[in-house]
Amino acid sequence: MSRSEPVEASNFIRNIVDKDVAAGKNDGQVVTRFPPEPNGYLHIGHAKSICLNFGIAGRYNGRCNLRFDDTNPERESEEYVNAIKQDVSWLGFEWNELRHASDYFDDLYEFARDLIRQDKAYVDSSTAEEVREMRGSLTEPGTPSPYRDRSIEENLDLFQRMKDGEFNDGEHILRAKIDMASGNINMRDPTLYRIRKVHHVRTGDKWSIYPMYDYTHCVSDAIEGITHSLCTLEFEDHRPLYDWVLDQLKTSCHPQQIEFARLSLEYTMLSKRRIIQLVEDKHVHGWDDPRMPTIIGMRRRGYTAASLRDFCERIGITKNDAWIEMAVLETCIRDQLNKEAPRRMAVLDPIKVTITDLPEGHEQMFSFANHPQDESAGTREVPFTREVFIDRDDFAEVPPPKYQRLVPGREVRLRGSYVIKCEEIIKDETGKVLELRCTHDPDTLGKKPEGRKVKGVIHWVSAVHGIPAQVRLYNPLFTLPDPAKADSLEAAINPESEIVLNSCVIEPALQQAESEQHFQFERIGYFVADRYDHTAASPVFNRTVTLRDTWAK
RNA sequence: UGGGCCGUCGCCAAGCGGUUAAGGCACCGGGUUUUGAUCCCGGCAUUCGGAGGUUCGAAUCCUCCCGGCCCAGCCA
Repeated sequence: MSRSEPVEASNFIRNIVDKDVAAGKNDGQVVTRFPPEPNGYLHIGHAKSICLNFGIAGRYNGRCNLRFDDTNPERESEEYVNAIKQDVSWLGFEWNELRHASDYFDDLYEFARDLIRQDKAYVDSSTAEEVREMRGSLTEPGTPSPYRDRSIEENLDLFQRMKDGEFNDGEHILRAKIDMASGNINMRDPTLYRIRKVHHVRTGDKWSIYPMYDYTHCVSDAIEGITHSLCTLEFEDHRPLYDWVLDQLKTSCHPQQIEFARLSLEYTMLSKRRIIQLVEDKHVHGWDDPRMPTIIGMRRRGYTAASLRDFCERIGITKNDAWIEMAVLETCIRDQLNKEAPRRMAVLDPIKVTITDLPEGHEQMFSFANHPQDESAGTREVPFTREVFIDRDDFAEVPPPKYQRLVPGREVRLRGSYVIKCEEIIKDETGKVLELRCTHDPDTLGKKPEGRKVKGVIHWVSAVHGIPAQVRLYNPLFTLPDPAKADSLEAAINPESEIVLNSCVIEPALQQAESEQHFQFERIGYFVADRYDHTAASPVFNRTVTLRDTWAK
C-alpha cells in the first residue's frame, strides 16, 4: 500500500445510491452484480462496469455478485467463463457469490407459468417473419398476433410441451401480453422464451426452451436481492419491461435499473462482434495480443490492474456518449510505473561506439540506482567497457535543430558514465553508420565537465556484457480515432501496430527479469517481460507505453 | 407530435436557484534534473448547444428551437 488510489469522484449513480442508503431504502443495503454473457473475453469497457459495480458495493460495505448471463447456449463456452473469472480477479475484485442465470431456469419456468395463468403471457405459433411484420415499425403500431387470445389452458399445455421438446426450433415462442401499440417497441409483446434444442454447458440437455434476456435479467436480479441493477444506456428502453415483469410477478425484491454510458476509447474498437472478428480474421495473434483492448491483452501489454482501476475512476460515470482519448489511459500507466518500475538500460537499434582512448579490454563496474527518486529501490551493478552500444537515433551526422545527442565533433554524456566525444564515423559502402570512434574525458565520472556544458545524456549497454533480446513495439491497432467509421476493419488497421525488434541489447541486470515484471528502459519507455514468451535464455520485452516526449521535433 | 436519452474549456467531468463555473487529461510557458522522464511553479470557459421566459438572482426552473445517440433479434 505504498501509493493511495485516487480519491473517488462523485457521479450520478453514487449520488442516487447515497440518497437511497441515507433514506434507509432496502434497509440501507447495497447489492450489485456484474453480469457478463460468457461469449467472449472481457475488455476495457467491461472494466468500467466491473469497477462501477464492485466499487459501489464496496463503498457501502455491500455485496457484488458475478453472474454469468448464460441464456444463449449457442454462443457461450466454458473457456470464456474461466477467462472472465480470471480477469475479474486479476483486476482486484472479489465477488460475493458466483451465479449463473441458468441456476434460475426452474424458477424462471414456474414464473412464466404464473404469467400465463394471469393471462399475461401466451404461446405464439407465428413464424419469426410473421412476428417481425406484426411488430409494426418505429412509427407505426404493431398488430396483435392471431394467437394472442389463446386460452390459458391451451397456453399452459403448449408451453409445457415446448419445454418437453415436442416441437422444433422456431415453431412456437412464449410472449408477454403487453401492448402491441406501445411507442416502446420492447413492450409490443416481447418474446420470453424460444425453443432451442441445444446442449447447455451447465444444464446439459435438460432444456429445449431458453429464456430471453429481458425476462431473465430482472428475475435473476430479484432472486439475488440486487438493489441497484447497473447497465449501459441501450437498455434504457428495456427498463419499462424490466419493471413490468417484476410487477406482474410481485417479487418481494424489485431492483432499480440505472443506465450509464458505455466506454468509447479512441483508436480502439470495443464491440464484442468486432473484437471477435479481429481474432478470427487473424488481424491479431489472439485475444491476449498486446494490441487488444481486452483485459488479458492489456495485461500482456504491461498495463497493471491498478492502472486500469485508476483509468475507470478518472473517466467518470455519466450518460454522455463520451470518447476518451488514449492519453488518459497512457497517463494512468505512466503514473504508476514511474513510481514503481525499476530503471534499466536497453539499446533497441545498436550502433557500436569504441572509446579509443581507453585501453583494449578496459572494464569498469558502476553502481546505478534502480530508481532516481526512490532510494529504497536499491542499486545494481552495470559493467562499462571500451566498446558500448548506443541507439541509432541518439546519433546524427547532420543534427536537426536543438538536437542534444551525439554529433560528430561534439560531446554527450553516457548516462552514469563519462562524457564522450565523437571523433570519427565508420560507414559501410551504402553509407550506413557501422561504428563511432570516440574519446572520453576521464574527469567527468560523477562530475560535470570543466569549462563547458554538456546537455545531452544518452543510454548505452556494454558491447561485451550486453545480452541480446527481442523487443516488441506496440502502436495503436487502428489509424482512425473511430475505426468503426472506416469502410472495413482492414482499412483501419495500423500496419505498424506491432514492430518486432530482434537485435536489441539489454544490460546484464535484466537477465534476472521475470515474466510480467515491469521496467523503465531509460529514455525509451515502460516495458514488460512477456508473460508467455520471455525466458532468461531468450528475453522478450513488450513496450507498454513510451515515455512522455516533449521534445518538439 | 413513434418511444427513450444526451448536450458545461481540445478530450473527460463536478456542479442540483446565490461559487471568482471544481478537478483530471491535453496544451503553453518557467524552475530543478547525469532519463528531452519525473518533480515543482504558473497559464488555460465573464461562460455552461441556441433563443426566449420565471426570479432580486439561472449552468441549475419553464417554453420553443438546434445538434447527437439508442430502439423494429425467436442476441445480450
